[in-house]
Amino acid sequence: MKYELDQAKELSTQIATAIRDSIINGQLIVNQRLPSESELCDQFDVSRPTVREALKRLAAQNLIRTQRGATGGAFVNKLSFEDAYGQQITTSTLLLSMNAVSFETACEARFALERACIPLAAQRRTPDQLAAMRAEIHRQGQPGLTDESFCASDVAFHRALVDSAQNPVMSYQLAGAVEAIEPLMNMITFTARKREKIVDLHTKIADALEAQDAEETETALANLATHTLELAQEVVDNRKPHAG
Amino acid sequence: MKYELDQAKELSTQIATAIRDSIINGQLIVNQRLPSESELCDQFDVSRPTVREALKRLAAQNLIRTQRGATGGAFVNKLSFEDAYGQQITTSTLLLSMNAVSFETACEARFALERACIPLAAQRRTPDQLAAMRAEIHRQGQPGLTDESFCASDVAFHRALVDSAQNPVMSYQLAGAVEAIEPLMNMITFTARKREKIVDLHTKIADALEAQDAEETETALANLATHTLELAQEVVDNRKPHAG
DNA sequence: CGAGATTCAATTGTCAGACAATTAAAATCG
DNA sequence: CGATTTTAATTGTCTGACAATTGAATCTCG
Repeated sequence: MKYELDQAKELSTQIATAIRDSIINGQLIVNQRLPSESELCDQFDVSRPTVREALKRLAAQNLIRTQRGATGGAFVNKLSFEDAYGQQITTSTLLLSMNAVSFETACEARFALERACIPLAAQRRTPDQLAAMRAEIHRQGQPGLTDESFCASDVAFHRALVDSAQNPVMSYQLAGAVEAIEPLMNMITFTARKREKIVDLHTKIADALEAQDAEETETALANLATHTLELAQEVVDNRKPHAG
Repeated sequence: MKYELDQAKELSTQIATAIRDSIINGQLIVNQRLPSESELCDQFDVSRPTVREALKRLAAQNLIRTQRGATGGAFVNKLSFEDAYGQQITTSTLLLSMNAVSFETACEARFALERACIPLAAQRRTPDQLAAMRAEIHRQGQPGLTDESFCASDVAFHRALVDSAQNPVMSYQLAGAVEAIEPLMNMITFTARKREKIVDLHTKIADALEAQDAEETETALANLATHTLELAQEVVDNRKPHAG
């Protein structure tokens, strides 16, 4: 294989880009072994640390995996849905926190996208997913649950809802939207009354989904969205009580 | 700052994880300068190449940027929406190609998620975005356009549609869904008649959006989804003509 | 005193060579 | 033939060095 490098950037960046392009355009296929580090040094005419920095960049994106030993080396990694979920969640979380995205904006996106799953979910939801949702609902009703655990359970509930559509691509795309909002939700204090209300709305969603009633499910989800925004509004109001 | 490292993995991985955690949990804030490589060597008790490999991992995820010179160093990067778009698209594209996701699955996810934008888009679409959509529609009607350019224009049209919702988080989440399908769409041959049909459907979407008629927009989008799946089915049928 | 030119120091980028750790295959021995 | 040992290939890490870059300090001269 022959490589043409760009210019004006760091060598390790150029090398990483060249290899990444080879993976994307199919010159390097899944599980294929890359040349050894020494061979890459010769091909690109750079030193081993430079090659290694390039490989680490690719490893950070789960594009390659490395293995030591006689038959070791760097191999093109098959990007699993699970890996992709993780990257998606990390990126989304950082994006929200670093850009000070408002709760309203994130919440609006999340519920809008989640609504997209409902027609498919109503058609395809399995007993397993319904059971998972019921379990989380039950958990959310337990007294003594910390706010953090309550939020985590909320995420799990919505994760099950999304997965009910039985479309892994959709689950992947929504992973970030569903999970990245958790840090923002954690700012809300969930009193017993508030939890009761949410559990009620969750139950309505699960019931409608079990009945395979898409329209009713969308309605219940919309109610939950409205309620969630109201809770967030309370937090904002309590933060600046001198607004009047 | 004190660091506690995990165990059993590569040092550069542990260091990258430790620094990433510091960024995520807010110990390191945007634009803050990390310790110099030498200082990191001392803190983690490793050599400079190891530290550098760790930093390259973080740079690959746009978590840090580096600058040479006297006041240079590594700085916590503010993850921009644009950077996040790019990562999202790359990951989605690789995920689809490496896992041999079917056109049906990807298409279903894309149109379902896109539908989620419609209510907001109908409310908020600006003249600029309508103009962008019209421009792409016009382009798609030009004779002599290659199939690739036609697909690229199709992506641009849908991008404008998504952006009409005026929610950057939603645009980010959908970037992957909209763009990653382009390679799959490129397998379709768009005859003049097929293009005509698509242009017609695009026009209906733009018209409905201009009229701020969410219901009509959803209908038009659903028709486009159906039509797109039919086109893909033709490709599949032509590939195995001996099926009967 | 001030402005421009120069020097300097800190930092990242790169290189060379070495050794340790790991691992599978090859060679050896009972 | 089977179990063990050796070996070779490869990645992981270290040391030390030098080049390139760049802002700041210093110096020079009007």
